[in-house]
Amino acid sequence: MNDAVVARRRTILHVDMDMFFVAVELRRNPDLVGKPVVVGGDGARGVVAAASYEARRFGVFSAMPSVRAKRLCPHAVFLPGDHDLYSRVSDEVFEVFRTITPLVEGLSLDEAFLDVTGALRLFGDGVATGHEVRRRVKQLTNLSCSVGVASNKFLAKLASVEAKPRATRNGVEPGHEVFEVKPNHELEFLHPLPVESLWGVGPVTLEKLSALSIKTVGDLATFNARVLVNVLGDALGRHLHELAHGRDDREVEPDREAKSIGHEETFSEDIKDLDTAHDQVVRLADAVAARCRNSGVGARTISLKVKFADFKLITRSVSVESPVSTAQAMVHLIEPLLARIDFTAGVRLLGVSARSLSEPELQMSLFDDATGEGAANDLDAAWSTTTRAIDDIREKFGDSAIKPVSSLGKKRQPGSSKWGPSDI
DNA sequence: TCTGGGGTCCTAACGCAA
DNA sequence: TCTGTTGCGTTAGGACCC
Repeated sequence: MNDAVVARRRTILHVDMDMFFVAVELRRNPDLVGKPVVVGGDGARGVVAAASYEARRFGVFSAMPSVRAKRLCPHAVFLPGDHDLYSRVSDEVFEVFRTITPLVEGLSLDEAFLDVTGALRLFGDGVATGHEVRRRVKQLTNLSCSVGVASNKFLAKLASVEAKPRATRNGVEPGHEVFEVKPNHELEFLHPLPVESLWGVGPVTLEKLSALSIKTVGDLATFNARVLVNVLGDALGRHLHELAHGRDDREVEPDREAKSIGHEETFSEDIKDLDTAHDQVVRLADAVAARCRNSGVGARTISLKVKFADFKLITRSVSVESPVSTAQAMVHLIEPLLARIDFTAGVRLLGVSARSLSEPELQMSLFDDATGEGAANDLDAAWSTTTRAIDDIREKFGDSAIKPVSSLGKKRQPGSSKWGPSDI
């Protein structure tokens, strides 16, 4: 018996909380129930993060500029958003998911995949399990969610869209609550859908597919795979072709670790000088570093993101050999990158992110983690301590710890050459 | 109309070293 | 010893997701 060829049929749920941010706000302020409520940035440059179904009836959707949302629905209640609260409630919800199965993979604060293949004997079939998830979430958190059921992640995700309530001009139409793409009926469900329903098809890819007269998932499935790879690139071309046939072998991964930690901010007025930018970078780096230390990781690569007044976006990054986890070290690494930026045309957004995360070799904080007091409150002091911190790193680990990698050279592992070990 | 903030993944160019 | 090939890491940018 060749067990490698026996494909295990899985039952995957995709659970999506209904208007999550808004629902959390309604839970703490029930007076708002039934009213148009919009959560998101309030300023001239803010956008909508979430809108209640009542607000959606007026054409308000997430990612829409708040200014426009206010024009469309002036009587809506606008709330600034409380990310810490949403994050805590999300933890509550995920705890409920884990009472169903340990195989829970979060996609964002408000949605997750659950591999319930092993839980079916307990709850019945996938649909029954989906209803049980909804019941427990409602009972334990007083929030509602929609559930997609299918044999793989991507179909489950599409199914949950079908399960969701919809906002129409006449009010909110309830959804299916739980919607299943039945085994052996995957292609019937999939092929009539517009191709932009597929994960990975955004505006740019849609444009390319349209040029090939590909409009539906069915069109994509019958299209020549090699041509698709030529047009879309290897990874995306193959991936979409597989999805169009309903194939998706990706496992539900419960313990995915973050690959990067970042903070960015759009300023209410464009920044036009290096000093101001530097102050903001210290503040952003302080936030990133605090989160890194809370997660017990350091970063080998620090990136600076700059969006100019004309929306042109650039990134600059630098890598070091020893992971860093302090604002001081991060700012020190960003400083030369910052010096390369031309601020005269105005900078709209700055971002700092930490990548190539691993256990830090050095835990050194000159700011108070407990209170969060740090660079933002005393930039001059922070800056002088930054320099001292770098000197400390140099003393403990040598110059190589803070040199850019490009000057370190790359070492190939012995024996990794195509021809085998180099000493043969 | 006027475009946030948090991420992931992919691609390509380039330099270095075996 | 020199040179071309190859693999890999870094850097930058782009597309996409919620």
